[in-house]
Amino acid sequence: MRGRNPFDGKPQMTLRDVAEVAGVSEMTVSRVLRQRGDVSAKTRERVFAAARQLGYVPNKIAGALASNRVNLVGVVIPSLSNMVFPDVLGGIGDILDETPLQPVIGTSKYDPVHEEHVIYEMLSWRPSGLIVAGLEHTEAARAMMANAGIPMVEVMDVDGDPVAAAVGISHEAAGRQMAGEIVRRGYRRIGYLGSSSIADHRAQKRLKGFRQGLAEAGVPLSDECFYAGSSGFGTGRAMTQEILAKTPDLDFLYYNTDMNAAGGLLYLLEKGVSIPDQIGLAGFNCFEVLNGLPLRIASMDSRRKDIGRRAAELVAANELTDEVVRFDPVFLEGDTVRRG
Amino acid sequence: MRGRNPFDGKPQMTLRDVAEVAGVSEMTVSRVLRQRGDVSAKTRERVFAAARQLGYVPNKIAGALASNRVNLVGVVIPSLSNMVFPDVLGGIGDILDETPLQPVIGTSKYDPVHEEHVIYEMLSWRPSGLIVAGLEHTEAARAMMANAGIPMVEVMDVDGDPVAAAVGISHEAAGRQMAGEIVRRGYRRIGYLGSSSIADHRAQKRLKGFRQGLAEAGVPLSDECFYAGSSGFGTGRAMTQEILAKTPDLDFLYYNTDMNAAGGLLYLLEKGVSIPDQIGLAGFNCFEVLNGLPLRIASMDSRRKDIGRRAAELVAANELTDEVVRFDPVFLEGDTVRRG
DNA sequence: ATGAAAGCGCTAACAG
DNA sequence: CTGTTAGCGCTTTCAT
Repeated sequence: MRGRNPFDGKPQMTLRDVAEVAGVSEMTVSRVLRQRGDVSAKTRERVFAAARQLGYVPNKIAGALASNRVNLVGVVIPSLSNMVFPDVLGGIGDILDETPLQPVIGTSKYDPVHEEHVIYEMLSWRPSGLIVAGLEHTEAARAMMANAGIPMVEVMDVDGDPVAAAVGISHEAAGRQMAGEIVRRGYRRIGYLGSSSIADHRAQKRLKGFRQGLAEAGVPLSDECFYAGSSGFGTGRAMTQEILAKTPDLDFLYYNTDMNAAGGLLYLLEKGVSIPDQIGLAGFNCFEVLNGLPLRIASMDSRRKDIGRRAAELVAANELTDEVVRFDPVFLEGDTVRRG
Repeated sequence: MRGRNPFDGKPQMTLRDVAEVAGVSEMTVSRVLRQRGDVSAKTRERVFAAARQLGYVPNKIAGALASNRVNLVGVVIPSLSNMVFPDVLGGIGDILDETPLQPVIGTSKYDPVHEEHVIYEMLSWRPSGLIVAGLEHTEAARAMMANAGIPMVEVMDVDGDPVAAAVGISHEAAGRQMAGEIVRRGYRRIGYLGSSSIADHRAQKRLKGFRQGLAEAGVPLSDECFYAGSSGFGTGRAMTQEILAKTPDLDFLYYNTDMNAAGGLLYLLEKGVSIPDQIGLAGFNCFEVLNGLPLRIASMDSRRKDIGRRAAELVAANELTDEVVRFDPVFLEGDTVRRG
């Protein structure tokens, strides 16, 4: 006899078993369990009773193969430890909860080749849709995405060339806008603190836009400081100390993310620096957990939840679209910049 | 003709298509693509070329049905926005990355009934194993878990009655140990600040153990403060203000999590309270992101990564075990308690 | 080293 | 309202 489960334990229960106990055909059991087609109340009851009694759990693999329908939506993000991604997932979940669709999460670890494998694995389960963070993928990944024949949405970024649909913000525009807000408030000796990883495409685009914005205003970017590793209070603190040691006369620090900005804020407050007069600060993302710092950090809402929701809606609509939905990031003044 | 995908677009590509292009049997293609059995180098090359040329992606649904093997491991956690769970997932991923197994994440939203549905959904895909956070589940969920016939591991908690295997810490012991550390350092007017949710079983168990530990030392718990909603700096700040308004002479505050403790710490520092002399603080979890606060919060490492790794190892071993692995939480003194 | 036949558990389609 | 038949795309088994 063939092995039925990894341990060759009891063979798995089938519709047939339920059908026998209930005294009906497999087809009738199938109809009852899926609430499809008309079944008399009496038979329905008997079937339910039999299924419950046996502890029957349907085999979705067989069902999916027969019906060619899989109620899964693949979601590929770089990581779960950076809070931005769970926020997007939250938005996706909000929408999919109203449908029979279920998200299945995969992580790329910021590695395009690994991402390609994850996408391949997901597609091999024939999901009903795929949502992938970012616009930068390997050629092979793009080819798979283009040919999958399912709704395909790239999220969080619209600066680039989507394979099909995209939902996100323009990070270049976000950087440019932030430059404008800072210059308008009279800051002129401006430093940028961010990730050295070229794999962090969105942060790189913000920096690019930020530089453009400053250039347009005729203000140079006075200094930069980069870190390898992960963002956090410690990282923000260390970078802040470093950049001010190098260039003590900076009057503004623009961080790639609120987490680092928070570390910088705490450091500067300890040093007795007057914020926002002596030095102004801004971050990115508008992390809610940080409400409760001594000062609210000036930041820009990256619309993560909205993006997740809209992407899920596109997938749930179940149409092959190449629509590009662009959200506008929202500047939050907070307490760490001079009043505008 | 039957619909082949949700849009009745191009029919899905099959092994047969690759076989035709390569001029061999389906069986040979299958063997090449799975690297199973002996195939001549020449045919292998031709098959690979054909598969690449066609952009063939195997159908895991059909493969799983035929082979009765599914390389997925279900992981059910309450939420992704609380950082403790991504940490466990990280540990799981570390181990599964060395195997053909892939984690599939589901969230219960702290709702046992929802959790039951998620477990049911997962089991219906016939995964190779299941990892579920916590020991508290509905009767139906426990029954499903007991009968699934696959490696089953409950994680993060060992205070209770596991369905099968369990990997975690004793939160009661953690609470008791913390009580000991606090009393030993001379604090006597102690307050607890935590979640009002009875669904947060692990925090409740820590509180229970904390009370026991204090009682054993003959010290009463002087006051408590509970919040609904999510933890964060704002929540910690508000609770701290509230409990000290009620009971101003407290000399120690024990928080359910570091996130809240951090909010409390910042609030007290602003008020000019002398820490750890006038008031001591402790949290739980040892969140790394918080390194970089003005003071390191006394805390207890909940061994999240170790737990994830060990749980994944049990699943990867592919044996039906009911082993209970108990990790010891580790007290971290930090800067917010008097030196021991 | 390769192929042919059978069937995994379920559902679509049709028959009654 | 219920049952029968065929077959989803792949892998197992057995044959050559």
